[in-house]
Parts: sequence; C-alpha cells; structure tokens
Amino acid sequence: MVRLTIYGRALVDLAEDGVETISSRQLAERAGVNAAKVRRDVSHLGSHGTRGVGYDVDRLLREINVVLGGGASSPVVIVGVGNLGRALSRYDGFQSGGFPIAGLVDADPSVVGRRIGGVEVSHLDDLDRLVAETGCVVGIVATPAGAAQDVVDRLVAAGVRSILNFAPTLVEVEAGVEVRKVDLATELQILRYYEHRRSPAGRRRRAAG
Amino acid sequence: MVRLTIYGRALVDLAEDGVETISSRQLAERAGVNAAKVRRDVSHLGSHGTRGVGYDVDRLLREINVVLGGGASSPVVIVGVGNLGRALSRYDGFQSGGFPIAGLVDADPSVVGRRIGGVEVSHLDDLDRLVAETGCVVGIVATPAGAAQDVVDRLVAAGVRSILNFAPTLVEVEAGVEVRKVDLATELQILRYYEHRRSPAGRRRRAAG
DNA sequence: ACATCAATGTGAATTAGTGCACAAGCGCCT
DNA sequence: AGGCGCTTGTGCACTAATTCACATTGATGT
Repeated sequence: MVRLTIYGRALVDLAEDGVETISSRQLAERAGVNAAKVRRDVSHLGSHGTRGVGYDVDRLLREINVVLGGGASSPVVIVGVGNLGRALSRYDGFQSGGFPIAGLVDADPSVVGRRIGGVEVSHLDDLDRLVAETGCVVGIVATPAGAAQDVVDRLVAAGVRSILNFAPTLVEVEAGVEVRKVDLATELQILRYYEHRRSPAGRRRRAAG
Repeated sequence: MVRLTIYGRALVDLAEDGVETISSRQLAERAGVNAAKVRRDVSHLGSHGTRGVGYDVDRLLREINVVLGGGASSPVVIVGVGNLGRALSRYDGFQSGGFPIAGLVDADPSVVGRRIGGVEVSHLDDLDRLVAETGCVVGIVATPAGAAQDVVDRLVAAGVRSILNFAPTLVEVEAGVEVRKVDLATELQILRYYEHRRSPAGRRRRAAG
C-alpha cells in the first residue's frame, strides 16, 4: 500500500521530533488523507492504538516497517548505465532506504569494467552470476525502451521477482513477478494534462470545461 | 488520466509501424487493460471510432495529445543540482517528450554558473527572473527533503502551477497548484512489500498470510 | 470510585471504478 | 440492395474504496 509508506515517513519525522503518540486525525493531516482511512489502514496492521490517546509513534513505525519488508536490507541491481542508470547509481536515497546497490550491468562492452559510485559495471551476460552471488532481489531497469523486455526476461530468469522499470514501455512478466513502472515523461504529461484543464489555451473557453 | 499516456505511447508505436486503424481490443492488449475500459476512456475524449473497424490511429493520437496538453512544448526548470538533479538534467527523455529544460537552479554558490548538459546553473534567488524569462510552466524539485517546501513555495510564487516533486517529503501548496510526487525509495518499498507478502521470511508461515 | 473527555475500531452508506453483455452502426461481399 | 460479420458505445451489475457516524473503551481528574 502506497499510503503505508507515507505514514511511515510521517512517523519517522514525528519520532525525530520526540513525539510519542499521535492521533489518527493528526497523522491523517500530515499524510494528506482522511482520518478514517488512517484508522482503517492501521487496523489491518495488527497493531492497535489506545482509545482516547492515539497511536504510539515508535510502535506503529515498527509495525509499518515490518509490513514493508521487515526493515531488512534488499540489495538491488541496476541494468543500464546510461544517463539515468548513472544517476540512479549515484542517488544515495537507495542506500539510506535499505536498498544497497549490489551491482551495475550494461550490454555495452565499453562501459563494462568501469566503476561508478564505487561499484563496477558487469556485462549483461554475467547477470545470472551477479544476482546469484549478491542475493539481489530487486532489479532496476534503466535501459532504452527497446531493450527493456529482454532485460526483464533476463532478470526474471536470474531469479529476480521485483522489478522497477524506468524504461518508457510496458513489459510482460509471468505471474508471481511484480513490476512497477516509473516514467518521468508520463508524470510530466499528467502535469501538463492538469495544466491544460486549467487553462485550455488551444481550445475555445467554455462555461464548464 | 494515467492510462491516456499509455494509450498515447502505444499509438505512437502503431503509427510508426504504419498501422492505420486499431480496435479497442487490440489497443487494450497493448496497454495491458480491459477492452471495455479503453472504449470508455476513449469515449470521454470526444473522438469517435468507427463501428466494425476501430479507431483511426493518427486521429486518436492527435485527440489524446490535445487532451494531454496540445502537444505544445512545456519548458521545465529543475531545482536542485545534486546527484538526482544532475541525472535528470542529462536525461534526454524530457527533451523528446516535449519538456525542454529551460533552466537549472541551485542554492549552493559553488555550483552556480556551471554548465550541465548545456544548461547553466542559476542561483535559487534568480528563480523568479528565470521563470519569467523562459516561460517555464513546470518545476521539478530534486532537492533534499528539508529544502523542498521552501523551493515549492518559491516556485509557486514565481508562477509555476505544475510541480514534480522528487524530494522524499509531502509538500503543501495552495489550491490550483498541482503537485505530483515521484519517490524512488517509496517505489522500492512497495516492491519489498509485495516481496515480503510472497515469502515472509521474518514471520512465521501461516495458512493464509 | 466515578464521571468526563478523547480517540479508536468498525458497521453501514456512499461513491468510484471495473467489466460484462448487448443493441446499434458501419463496411464489405455477393 | 441487402445480409453478414465485426466493433463501438453504454446500460447495468458487481466490486472495491472511501467516508460517515457512533458505540466502545482507555486515560484522567476530582
């Protein structure tokens, strides 16, 4: 659930501020959602709040972290060391979020062997070995669209069951493999969609657009 | 609507392949959704397909582009030239998607004046001028979490009404400003959530987890 | 001890989203 | 011209998500 991560981040902030308990109403305000939604989400967590008081911040945070993966470290492998791949490999949010970069992979022999952010680039053909040796569970696809499906197939063949796809294309995977797609151009297009709704310069103004 | 962008991309591919018409069933298969959903989405577009034949690829693509912002170019300004900001500024998907990078901005004087990917970095205090001169309509926040709210406030003050936030924090804006959030750590956490559901190593195995 | 206050947890209602199924329409073939 | 096959557009049923509203319950002060 996306919202759990939002609650989690809010709770981290609260814990750092020394807050010990928080009501569903307050947490809802911080997370930008409805209070009842917070209560229902949290009630599915097993943890329970105290009526009249609220939720224990530390305890709730721990509960959420358990659901979100036990706080364990999940090494990732990044495939594709173009602009985006290089950027991602230097992004320190991965490390601090419990997703250390276990390996970088590219198909281009001219970049294989280079070190980027302290990690050496392996060849795509060594993906199996790399995944097996490092125990990677997450693959990040940062290749051009054309290569994405092949890369995903290789990742799945290597045993990776969680894939984050930055390539601007849909990929098919067998059941049991989870793919999430992050498409920057799409995000911008959606912004432009709302922009366009507000002031449709290309269209005749209407009473109720 | 997110799905419109998916249809759009599929239609671009189809147009490049010389396909002239496509049925809702085929488009649905390419977009990975239900055919009825495609028809309902498209029916809200004003455009109409031809019964017995399908939709005209070029026409439908044009219709979608109109809704998604008229195909116009929407210059963006990237605030924060850290690892992520640098990465984004080198990512060519922006340019090709109709979002040229009109400016880079940072608060750190030591990077102001540098050129990254052919664009010079301006100081945060010059944001107003930069936005006014370049006609930026979209702001991308690639700063640390702590600076995000201030940057967003400055962007809004400068007249930007569409913001893409990469900082791992929720920001507040007045009504009429659209903020979308892209959080890589969150995406990975969600993947780990599903991973954890499949094989809850940290938890006792249950019949129905 | 007991009343009072505050906030939870959840049944129920409302709303949004999804998908089936089918009447209606269009082009093609005879 | 007329029938046939294919596809759209949409009413309807169904499912999921959201939100209201309130009985319930723990903490607190007198």
